[in-house]
Amino acid sequence: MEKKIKKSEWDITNCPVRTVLDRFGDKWSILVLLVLGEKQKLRFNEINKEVGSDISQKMLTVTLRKLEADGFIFRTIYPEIPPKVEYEITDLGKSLVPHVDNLTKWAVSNMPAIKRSRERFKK
Amino acid sequence: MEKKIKKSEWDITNCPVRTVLDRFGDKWSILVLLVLGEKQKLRFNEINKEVGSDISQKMLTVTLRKLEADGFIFRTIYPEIPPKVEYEITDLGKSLVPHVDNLTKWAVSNMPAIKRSRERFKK
DNA sequence: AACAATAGTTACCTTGAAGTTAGTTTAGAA
DNA sequence: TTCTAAACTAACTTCAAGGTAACTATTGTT
Repeated sequence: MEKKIKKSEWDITNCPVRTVLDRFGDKWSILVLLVLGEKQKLRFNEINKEVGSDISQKMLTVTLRKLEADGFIFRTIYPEIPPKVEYEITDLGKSLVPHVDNLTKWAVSNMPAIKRSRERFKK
Repeated sequence: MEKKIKKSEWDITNCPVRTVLDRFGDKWSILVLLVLGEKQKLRFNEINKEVGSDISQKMLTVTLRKLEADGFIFRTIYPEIPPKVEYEITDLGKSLVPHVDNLTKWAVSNMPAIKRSRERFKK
């Protein structure tokens, strides 16, 4: 059953909405980005604490690597023992923060309405 | 306004960022919302076409139900045979669209930088 | 000798999101 | 009589995100 794609802009690989969500729709990326947006430099374990410490080491590593790959943060490795690594937000990362903040504000002021709607829907 | 974030406020059930992402971090919600934000009323199969038609019937149903439960869209069922159902965006849904648009604009203008960064990172 | 400290890595496992396929409903048309 | 329409629903399968726990490396400290 073939279906034709009417508008090429909706192609998944080109869709801008999708490209954002694919990066930030995961569980930890935005949280980590916001934490690094508030502080200047943070070490691995400091981020772990700031995020709320229910993130596993593994997922923090994975999340930081993805953010670094996309250019939102950068890593500075100090060749010491025990190891020391500092994470810092880039200008690109900073430019995204206000948008997330706006979305957060929207969420805060509209959550009551959403929750009411959900309750109504259950019945 | 306290800028410092205490650990207890990062509790997942209270975190506003998380409450947004839990709803829109999925594969189809935002796409469907934007489609309904552009057109006024659409039937099930019309949405299916607009989204790009690589969404399965099941996932479209699931997505529409979630959006309806949250109060972003509403359904009008016409008791006809064959069935006719119209979907329309609510004011709450409309109020979210500009934020998504802003994020989209950011994504469009920053994707080149992100892609360059990803290429560099691979090496 | 053993341990602590930091920033990981690796192997394994669980869970849930999403996809696939088939079936349901009812009236009218061929 | 069988087919077709639209908008689902149910049963089943697949796959990747995420979690857990153990392990790594190296040095200084007890």
